[in-house]
Amino acid sequence: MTVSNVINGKAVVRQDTRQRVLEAIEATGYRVNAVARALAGGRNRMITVFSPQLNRPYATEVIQGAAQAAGKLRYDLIVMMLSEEGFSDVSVMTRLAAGALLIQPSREGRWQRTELPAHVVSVDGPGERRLTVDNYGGARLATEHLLRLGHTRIGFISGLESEDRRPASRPFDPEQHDRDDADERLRGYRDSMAAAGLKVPRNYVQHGDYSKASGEGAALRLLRLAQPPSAIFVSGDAMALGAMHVAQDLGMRVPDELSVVGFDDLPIAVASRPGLTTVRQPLAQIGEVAVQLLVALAEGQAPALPAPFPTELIERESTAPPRDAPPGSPRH
Amino acid sequence: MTVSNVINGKAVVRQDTRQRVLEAIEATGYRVNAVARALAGGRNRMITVFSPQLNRPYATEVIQGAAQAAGKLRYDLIVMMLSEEGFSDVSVMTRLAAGALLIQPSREGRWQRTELPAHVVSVDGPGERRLTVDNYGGARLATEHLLRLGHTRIGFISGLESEDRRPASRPFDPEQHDRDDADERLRGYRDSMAAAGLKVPRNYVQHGDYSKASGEGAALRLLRLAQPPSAIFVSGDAMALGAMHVAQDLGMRVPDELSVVGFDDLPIAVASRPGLTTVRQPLAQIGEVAVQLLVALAEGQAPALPAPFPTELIERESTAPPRDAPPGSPRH
DNA sequence: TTGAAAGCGATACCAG
DNA sequence: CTGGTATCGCTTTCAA
Repeated sequence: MTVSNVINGKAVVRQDTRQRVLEAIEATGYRVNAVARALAGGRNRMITVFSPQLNRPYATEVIQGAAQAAGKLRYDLIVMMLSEEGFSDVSVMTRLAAGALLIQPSREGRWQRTELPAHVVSVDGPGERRLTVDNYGGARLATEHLLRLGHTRIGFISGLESEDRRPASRPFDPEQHDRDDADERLRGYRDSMAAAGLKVPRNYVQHGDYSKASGEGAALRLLRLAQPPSAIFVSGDAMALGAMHVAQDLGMRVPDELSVVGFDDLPIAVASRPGLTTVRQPLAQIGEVAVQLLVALAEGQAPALPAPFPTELIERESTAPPRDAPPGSPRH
Repeated sequence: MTVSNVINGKAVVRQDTRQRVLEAIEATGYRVNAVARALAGGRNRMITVFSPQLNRPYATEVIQGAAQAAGKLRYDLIVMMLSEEGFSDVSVMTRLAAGALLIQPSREGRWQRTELPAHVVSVDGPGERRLTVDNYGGARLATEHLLRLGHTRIGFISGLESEDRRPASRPFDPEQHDRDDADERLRGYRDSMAAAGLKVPRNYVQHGDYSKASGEGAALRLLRLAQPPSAIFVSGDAMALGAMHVAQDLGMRVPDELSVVGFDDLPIAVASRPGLTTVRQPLAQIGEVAVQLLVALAEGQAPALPAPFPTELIERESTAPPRDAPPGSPRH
């Protein structure tokens, strides 16, 4: 009826009629039934985020930003956890929501085009509308910071090994995407080293899987080298924390005997002691932008995809000049 | 039609008819539309968790456990973030899901009975079906551990101040519940001290709000006392971390000059250096049990509410005998 | 402008 | 056992 029109602000309803309807709504305490609306084909003011796990700070930071933006736009944010068995009924939220935000979807979640809502934005995942970060630039920032401090023996702990890469034929493989990020960071590191005229020994690049434990393992391999690095750039804060702890367990002092730089700027980076110098990704902002994009899309606009988000070096206490630095080497 | 019956395993459908339907389903690739089902009054295999924030480890630990249990039972877990403005349309998920799990719902979310699904279980929140933890016992565990180590000057950093307490008339006030937890821990601490024949100076009990920053403030107040404690029992890991850091910033060594015990056993407790001795709450298990309860309820059973979950002392490296301990005082 | 009528895709009641 | 029919609450189309 006309009621539908006034609620959805559609056709031009006469002023007094609209008023009358509004009063009736007020009087009866009426609330639209979103489920019925969805069934009838209407879209609701909600955004679904699909994410496999919620106990990784990376995801929750993005979600927090997304929630904030959604709140401002008066959208509801609903997150659906993808069960590992892959039997989640994605269709429900797909039908209900105006758009979907994919955060680090696992490779199990084979996203069949048809299962997703009309509008999809992904963060650290697959898809045509991806939000990315300047990984290359971030890596250069970190490496050059270490270089400037006077380090020459700089190790690198990377993410997934690119040798594991799958054929590029799979268009929707999120693992693939992870590797791209990892590769970009590795490239930034190598370029910075090369620009400084430094050679990178083969075993100065180790790999982890972004977990703290893997960072410990990789750092151990680095520190046991005959010529161990005096600084390590780690492609993830959790791994960086692991590296710091391994060094400390080995009796080394951070940053005096080993400098460590991370990547991400997760909450643990501030909370750790010493505070972790790291490359900041604007995770919350990415979440916000993702939601803004989705809402614009849902409302019929055609927003442009933003450029890769810039990264920023956050200097804390885990980096210092090398002990063997020539006197007078720059402190900053 | 009969189709509905076979899908829902309802009435006794003849074997061959059922077979025929199943084949048709297979052939057409039919999938039930959960939205339509919900509109028609049917319930879906999903559980909604309502939680205001997702970037607190407490909540995500519980959710992780819940997700695991849900996966096993082939239910989908959906988490709805309550916008701070309180305008979230809770009704959608309420209509869709078979049950709801409330995790630390903020006080803004005034839970009107009618808005929630038939079955509700809450963790660290309001409601009639609450999952609780043995806070009193946990506090005794922690305090007695410190006592056994030989400490006599033991400070306590508590959660919200109980003076702020609202009149008990409000049945659904989650803040109220928080304070109950805090009170139980305080009571455990006091009882243990009393049992050891120790008096608790008035200013040995400080309050925080569970944030790291508040833990720093409280610890600072404690350490600046004329007679500072040699050990602090902190009612939350984040605050405990703050306390440790403040002590370290003051040049004190943990645990040599100050012992710290936390509460919760969040991931940061293992990740911190020194590792934080803490009272473990089985957060993930609580999430699992909550979902199992909800599913049982949804399937018509009448499961009993479990007893308060037991807590456990996890000894790591943040506790040691006091420096001034009489020689030969028990190390354990 | 307004509103009557036809779905959307299930469930549930009730005759065959 | 089966399956026709009303219903859930909304959007949409199309007359009036």
